[in-house]
Amino acid sequence: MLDDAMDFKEQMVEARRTQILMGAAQVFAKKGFHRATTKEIARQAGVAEGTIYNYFDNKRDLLMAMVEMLATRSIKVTILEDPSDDPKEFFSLLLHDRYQLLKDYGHIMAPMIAEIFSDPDLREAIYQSILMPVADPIEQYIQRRIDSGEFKPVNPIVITRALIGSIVLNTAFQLSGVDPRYEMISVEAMVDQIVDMFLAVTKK
Amino acid sequence: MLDDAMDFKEQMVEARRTQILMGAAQVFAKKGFHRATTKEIARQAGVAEGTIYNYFDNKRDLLMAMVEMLATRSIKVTILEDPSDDPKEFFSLLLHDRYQLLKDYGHIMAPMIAEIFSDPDLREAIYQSILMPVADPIEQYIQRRIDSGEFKPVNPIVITRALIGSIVLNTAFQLSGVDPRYEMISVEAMVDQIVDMFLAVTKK
Amino acid sequence: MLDDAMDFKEQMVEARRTQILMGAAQVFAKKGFHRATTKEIARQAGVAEGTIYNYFDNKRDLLMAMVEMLATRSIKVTILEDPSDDPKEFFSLLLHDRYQLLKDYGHIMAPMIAEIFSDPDLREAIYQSILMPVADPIEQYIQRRIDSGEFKPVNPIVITRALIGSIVLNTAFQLSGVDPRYEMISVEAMVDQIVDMFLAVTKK
Amino acid sequence: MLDDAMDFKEQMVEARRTQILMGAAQVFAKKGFHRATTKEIARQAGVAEGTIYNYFDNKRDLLMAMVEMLATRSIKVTILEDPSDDPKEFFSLLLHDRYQLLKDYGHIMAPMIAEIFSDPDLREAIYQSILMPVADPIEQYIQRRIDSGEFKPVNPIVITRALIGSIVLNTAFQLSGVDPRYEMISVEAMVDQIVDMFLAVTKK
DNA sequence: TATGAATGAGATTTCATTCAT
DNA sequence: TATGAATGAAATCTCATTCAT
Repeated sequence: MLDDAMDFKEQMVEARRTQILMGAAQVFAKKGFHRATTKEIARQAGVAEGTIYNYFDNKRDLLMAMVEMLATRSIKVTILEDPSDDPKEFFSLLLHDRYQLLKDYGHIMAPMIAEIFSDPDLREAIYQSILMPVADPIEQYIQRRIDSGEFKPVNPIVITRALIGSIVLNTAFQLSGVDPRYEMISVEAMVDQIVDMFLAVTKK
Repeated sequence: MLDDAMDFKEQMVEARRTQILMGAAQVFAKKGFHRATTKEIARQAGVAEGTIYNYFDNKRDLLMAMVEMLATRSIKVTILEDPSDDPKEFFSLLLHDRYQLLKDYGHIMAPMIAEIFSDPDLREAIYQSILMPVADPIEQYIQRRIDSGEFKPVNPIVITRALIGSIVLNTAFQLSGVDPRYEMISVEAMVDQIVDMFLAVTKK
Repeated sequence: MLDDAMDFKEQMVEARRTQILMGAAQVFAKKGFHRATTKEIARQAGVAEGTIYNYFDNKRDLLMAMVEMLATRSIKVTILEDPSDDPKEFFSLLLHDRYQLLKDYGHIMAPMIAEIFSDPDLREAIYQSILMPVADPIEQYIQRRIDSGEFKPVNPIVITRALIGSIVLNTAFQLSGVDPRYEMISVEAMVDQIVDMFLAVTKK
Repeated sequence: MLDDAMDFKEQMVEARRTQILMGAAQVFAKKGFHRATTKEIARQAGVAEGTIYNYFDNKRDLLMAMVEMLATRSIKVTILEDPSDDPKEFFSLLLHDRYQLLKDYGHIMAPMIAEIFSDPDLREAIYQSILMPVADPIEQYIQRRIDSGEFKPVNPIVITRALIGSIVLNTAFQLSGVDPRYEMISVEAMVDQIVDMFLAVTKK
């Protein structure tokens, strides 16, 4: 078979995978993993139920594939690859980016997170593919500033998790609507407040 | 019927409810809500499957009842009712207490949290029964210090969620074993680090 | 044991049986046999669930006992024992009596009739205890008039079933409300119409 | 999709529906509605249990579908659409036809009738689909003859129900074997006897 | 004898997965 | 490769019956 044909075929396969994955994401977001049926996923994706199994081994495999997909999107954070020298700018860009990611893909991530608790393999995959790629560069950024004497000698591991936990929980409230007071808090103010906190503890 | 007999019967009912609830908690923790079967819950609780339904309307009701149970345990935080004047002591006691709660009941809370995403009623119940009773007093504590000029004019809502998000995510890593470096970090050090952060941003 | 005590005890037992039977009749009437639960029957009868089983072998036994109970009530038809010489009066009294019986006990009989189709023993019991005691005297009444030359030589068996079928179906419509036109038809008119029919075919 | 393919598919679906419906009819006839299990219905129909639910929403839906099926068969009574001018012929054909229907489908109708008492929707459906299509034309036939002076001014509603009740109860005895004397009564004689009765009351 | 909590068999229904077309 | 009907295991829940008190 010619390479061109091969490529074309591979692209078709990839396109179909994505098509199914998007359908699954929609349904998982609405129903959660367990209540989502393959029938509804197939309908949402515009394929037959059996077709799903030509591209994925089983229903759980859809979840694992979604982790990969999100990982790909998530890695594109140039903020981390070429971070600003100004810590305020760095943290601010970072938190805004994470807020945006959660806003755009939070509904996709939620059902994955839900399964974390009962699926060790998925837990590991999410940790490796999604959390570590973000946390590691932040830790290193903090460590470098500590080494250069610019930052106080904080624990980068703990502080990085605190940073992520802070933005995640605040964003969750911002988006869930469970606390009406969050309607009065702009994203800017929210991010600024968290950035200030991290600068206060880190900057000398 | 005599009051004594009444009380005795009520106690029996309560004991049996708790027995079933504990069985459910075990299985939910191991399998998650959906993969946990009533058959296994019954076996774990040491009762027949049908007996579950003499005490709970349905499987989901077990989850709701667990929220109530946790709420009761959670509310007993005297730290919040009569908080220390020393902010460092206050935050430190608070975070240790939350760490302990997550350590003791995290495996019970996890499957509840997982269902949050696809069950609005449960979400509201958890917010009202578990999160608000802790968050509100903290917010008020911070607000009072701001009013008295002791704290900087931070946003108590955002800061409180940041505090909770920080301890929750760090505790999750501490307990999950997903990141081996957490074995080197003592709980003391972890809590101190987060407390320092909050003092840095709040204290003048 | 003294006879008096014996009698008293027997009366108590009989009273309790009737109490339970009445509760069962209520619930059977509302839910049908299968959807009626022993729990609800017990509540309706004002006894505990277990008590039912001290007086009846099982749930189906309640239905059989109800047949007996209705048979007792049904037999008290003096119209049949000492029938009027005037056929018009005889048929008229008879049909009014049957209408009244169906009105009073139709809701109790309905669930029994429903089970007739799948329970041969019950079918036989109802035939022997309820239908035959009424049908036989009517057949004999007709046969006697035929023999005396007062009636035409009709088939008493067929005619008797026709008579019963006529009053039963008309009463069913009269009571069920499924056909609103029956609201305009008085019971008198209905009975008269059916009586006329039987006189027309029988009387010379 | 081509029309042919469409038609073929529709036919397959219809065939499978009928196949399941027939299985259900068999089991309902033998056990009654409630004692019939989906497992046995599936076995009788030669499909898997789950397949039933691809064609019917639930078990009760099978009963409703059977009403429809019977209604279709029942309506084909040309006797009613183009009735004979001779009342004797009309009633005779009609009763023979009803006898035949009960003989052929009585076992299917019985469990439906049993549920009538506890299922108002089913009651209404049976009335509308099965009873009214037969009763209405008969009433109109009688009314027309009354208007033309050929019949006496009887009540067509009551008389029609009497007619139906008469044939139904007699047929029930004829087919059930509960009364051995019915073995001596030919269907001809039975029908003739009932026809005579209706002619006696109606014809001038 | 009365109770009612406990039982567990059994019923209905769902749905991931297979496979013939 | 795509389809979707068929499958049947498995899950939740009900409820007649038992039995210790």
